[in-house]
Amino acid sequence: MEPEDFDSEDKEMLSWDINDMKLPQNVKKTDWFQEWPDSYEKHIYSSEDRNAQRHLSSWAMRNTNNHNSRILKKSCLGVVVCSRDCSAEEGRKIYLRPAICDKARQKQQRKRCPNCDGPLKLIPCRGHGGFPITNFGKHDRRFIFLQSKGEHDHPKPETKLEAEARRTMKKVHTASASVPLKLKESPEAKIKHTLPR
DNA sequence: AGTTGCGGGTTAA
DNA sequence: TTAACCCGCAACT
Repeated sequence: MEPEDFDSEDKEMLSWDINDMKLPQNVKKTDWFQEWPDSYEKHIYSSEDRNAQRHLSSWAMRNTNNHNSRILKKSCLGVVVCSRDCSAEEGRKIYLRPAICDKARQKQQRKRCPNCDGPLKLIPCRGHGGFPITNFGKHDRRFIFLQSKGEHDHPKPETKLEAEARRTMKKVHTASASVPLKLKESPEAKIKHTLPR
């Protein structure tokens, strides 16, 4: 029940900051990838970890320029909800994943709730002194250091995979509802269009 | 069409 | 100086 009594190496594992000149090198055990880092967590991953390499997160995080090529910084985009606060089966709420790209996000906000067709609303993240949570990542020799600052003050959005699945789902739906594939124009018809008059 | 990383640039505290 | 954010580019999926 008493998890204190760290030795000096353990202390080093916990006291580093992403901005330190030298980060711990004598890491005994790397963390398993955490997809929902929150509340000022710090993690040390193996450089082999694919998810860590890509600085992935299940929060919708966008790259932000901190003018430091050694440290990658990202900030949270929050979550997209139904403005009518509708409920799906079993009272489940709609928590869509904000599109990462600015243009795609603007387009997204004009779309409708997939459940009740009401307008959507983007809830911004304000968990870091009123500003979005920021994540910092640094690849250093054999390790990848990840530090998150702030506590998310909003529900979790769909994961990347869930959002992806939703998109392709819609595609299949609209495709099957549209004109039977490839009955548009024969090559001959195309030539007729382009005949000289 | 959307994600991710990069880096120049702006703005406000 | 620091941190948030805008913008376009390019690679990749």
